[in-house]
Amino acid sequence: MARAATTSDAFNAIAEPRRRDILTYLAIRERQVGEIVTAVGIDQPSVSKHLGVLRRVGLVHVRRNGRHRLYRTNAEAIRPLHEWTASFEPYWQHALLRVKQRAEAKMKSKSESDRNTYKEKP
Amino acid sequence: MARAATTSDAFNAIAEPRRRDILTYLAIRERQVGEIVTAVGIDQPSVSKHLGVLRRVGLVHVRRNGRHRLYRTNAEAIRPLHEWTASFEPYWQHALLRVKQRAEAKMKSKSESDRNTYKEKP
DNA sequence: AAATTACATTCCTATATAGGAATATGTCAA
DNA sequence: TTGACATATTCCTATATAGGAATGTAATTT
Repeated sequence: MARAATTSDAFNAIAEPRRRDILTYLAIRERQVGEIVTAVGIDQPSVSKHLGVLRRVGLVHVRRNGRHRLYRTNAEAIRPLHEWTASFEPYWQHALLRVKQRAEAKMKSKSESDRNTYKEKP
Repeated sequence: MARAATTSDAFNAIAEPRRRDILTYLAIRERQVGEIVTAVGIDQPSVSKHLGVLRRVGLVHVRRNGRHRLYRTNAEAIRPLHEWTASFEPYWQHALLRVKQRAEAKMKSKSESDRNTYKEKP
């Protein structure tokens, strides 16, 4: 079987770097396609196609205004991705915690006299 | 041009749902391939191939132990994804705020009887 | 050494791109 | 109406899968 469609879900849609650029650009406020073209630096048909993918998975909203179309990032649709990645947060060590653990490991193997000593780099 | 390789970066690697399942399973502690096969419910060659992709982008670590290979999620490699999604956090409404806004909207149009109702999935 | 166990890799195929080029559609302006 | 402008869509092609089947490889046991 081939890879899943980019329109199957947000995870597939954001795999493409240009689409991430577009989402970042459209997060602050809505923009018309021409602005996206100059901002992201790819040609108009490509931008329209990427916008189509993003729209189909709900990552952007569109609004018509005359002959322009105003796109805006739907930040809510990024929340599930954020929550998935956040589920791994307990497993990565913050720099401070790592230092502490290293210090504690050292305490076990040596004396306890300097229990409160923090060594930045051994 | 075709789509970027799944091994090009973590964003592409996690586009595949089974790989996300594997990452979640391997986050808590290291497991041998056989355990992953039974846990995730796909056949062994597929699991090995997914593990290969995850390893190439650094999302898992491997360790050999006899005839077993012990895989473990490298949570650090998920941090960049987390940070990218977090950059959109200012643009979505926090749950508490949403509840408050919904409650206020409801107060205007209806009664206050169900103000504390919370819907987990909209 | 042979058999077994645990994984990885190769081969094959249907499918879904993503970009470029060309064209179509829709809207405003003169 | 005609033309200009803004955006979407279609057509074409090279490429990268992901799954299934079969096979290869390394370590352990008998």
